[in-house]
Amino acid sequence: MPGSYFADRLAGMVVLSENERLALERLEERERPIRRGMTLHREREPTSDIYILRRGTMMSSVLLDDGSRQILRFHFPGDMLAAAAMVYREAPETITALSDCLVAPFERTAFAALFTQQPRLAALIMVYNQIERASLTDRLAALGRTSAKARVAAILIEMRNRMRIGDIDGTQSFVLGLTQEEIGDATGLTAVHVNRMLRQLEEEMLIAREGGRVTFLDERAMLRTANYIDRYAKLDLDWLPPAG
Amino acid sequence: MPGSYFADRLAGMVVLSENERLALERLEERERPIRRGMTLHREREPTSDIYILRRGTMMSSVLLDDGSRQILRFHFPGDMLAAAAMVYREAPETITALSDCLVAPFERTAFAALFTQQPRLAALIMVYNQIERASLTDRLAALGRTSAKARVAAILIEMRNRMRIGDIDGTQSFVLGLTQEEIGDATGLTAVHVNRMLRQLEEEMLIAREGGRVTFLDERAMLRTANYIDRYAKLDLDWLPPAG
DNA sequence: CGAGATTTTGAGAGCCTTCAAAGGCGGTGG
DNA sequence: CCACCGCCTTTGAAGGCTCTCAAAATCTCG
Repeated sequence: MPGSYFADRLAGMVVLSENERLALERLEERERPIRRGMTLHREREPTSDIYILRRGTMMSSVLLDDGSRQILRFHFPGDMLAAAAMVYREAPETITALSDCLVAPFERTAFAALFTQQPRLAALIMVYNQIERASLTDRLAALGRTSAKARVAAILIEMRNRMRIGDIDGTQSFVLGLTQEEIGDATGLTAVHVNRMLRQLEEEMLIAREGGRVTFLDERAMLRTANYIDRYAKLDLDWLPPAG
Repeated sequence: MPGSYFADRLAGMVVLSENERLALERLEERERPIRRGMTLHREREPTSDIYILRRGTMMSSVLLDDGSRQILRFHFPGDMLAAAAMVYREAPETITALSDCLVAPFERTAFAALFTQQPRLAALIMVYNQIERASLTDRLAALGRTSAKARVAAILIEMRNRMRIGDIDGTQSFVLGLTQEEIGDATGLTAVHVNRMLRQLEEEMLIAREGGRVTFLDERAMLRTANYIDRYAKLDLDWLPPAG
């Protein structure tokens, strides 16, 4: 499989040089399929590779002592997975496939080469990390300070926005691909209450549902109830070093 | 003020070369005092510099539409502040001094130089970001899935651990330096309920309080109720490029 | 078509919030 | 040095948001 999904992602931020693109393609030389429901690795297991997600959706989560689960984030094509392997001997989170997926694994030593040979790419990866960090803090604020309805609405918006990257046909309808239990584990709610919140959003005519498909009927109202901020907007990358 | 507080922080992870230390010292050439209660910058204001905290404690927070506040994290000497300025045109969070502080501001273009001239330092900064990310996900799981008592205990542990860096005299007593309102904004609780949880921890003989001073009476039990994980442990940095 | 997973719905309980007010502490100005 | 003031802490009572438990209905997949 030629090309680099991660390069396509970074290309949304800056124009990549040919050398940079080649360096990124080397990261994605190998490829590995992951079936739906399978895990890339489990919490506390020894870390190994870092991955670029090429197809499908995945999630990372942690298990707490009482058996409850917190979903930390969802992953989409072009995302870097298990970046914590560059730091920790044991994985801090479990990564699971929500659909049949394709990932490109590479060794973390590949990073060392990137840092010495392609400084701008290294900087771009740091930029990418900062965006991810901002998303995490948004989720943190949502869990700490917003209602159940707002959190469920926020998940719906996030999934919609991230799934339609590439599709500019601002369709308001999409297949969620999450069980209500999973929405609950992402929002800190029970599946039962997620169900009630979805129903409420439906009764208020903010969304419509049929099967696993969700349609936004009133996007403005959804954004308002979810307190949503687009962290992929208003970037400012003038300071980056020159391309290598 | 010679020296680099950030270098001291990174030195906890690897042995820095002389050149690396000098490069980091250049980041901290300037110095600026911040009085208690003052802000470094506010949410949505244009970003400017990035900072290294040299003395005091600060916090970053966001305000929600309904006026409630979520504290995202606390900052201690050696921490890098406002790193989001390397990405965003507008600050995603407000940074406020909890005590009288000293910060060292530098321009984000300084990063470009670091990436091209000191690749290993750039990699170390990324390592530092990953550790911060892991802490954030721990907080996320705590807010989503743990009880009020566990969250309050977790904050106490975090503050104690981060304040005693450098002091190896495993003292179990420390000055918290937070109001119960602030603990509430960090844990997603009301100040009233924080008070009740502190009282409960006290009644169960896990902690003692006098004035602003907190003493851990049963550290084991505290760690257990808080579900605490030390994210500064079990690092694995063999892959880093050679020192410049 | 059958079995297991998922969704839906109801009833009751509990954790945490809201509202209210009193007490304590530090800091400031006279 | 003392009095006053504002902020912080503490406590009580009541209410609500979300959870737990339970069971039926629906869907998905083999």
